[in-house]
Amino acid sequence: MGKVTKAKAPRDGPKRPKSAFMYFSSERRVALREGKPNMTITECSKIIGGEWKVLTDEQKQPYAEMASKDKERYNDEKAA
DNA sequence: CCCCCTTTGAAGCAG
DNA sequence: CTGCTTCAAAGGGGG
Repeated sequence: MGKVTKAKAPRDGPKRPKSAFMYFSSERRVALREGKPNMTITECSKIIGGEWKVLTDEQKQPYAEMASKDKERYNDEKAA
């Protein structure tokens, strides 16, 4: 289950838009590091995922807006 | 210096 | 539209 043979596309060009979770992850990741400096990213992702589940739409709202802004940013990069 | 591990969301291709 | 696949962040750990 889960992991399948990823063929993996070549990493190049304008990076795809980050989702709301990516912004949330960055903030929580830093916050978790403050409390647990020995916490690895893989563990942080599990913790963050659990915290994301308890967020209300209102709390996700600012992250959703940032994701929308990145979508516009990406749309411009692609068009350029 | 690149890949893996991990999370969710979304891009984007395939049908 | 539906469904599957790949990348985005990111940092230790592995190679």
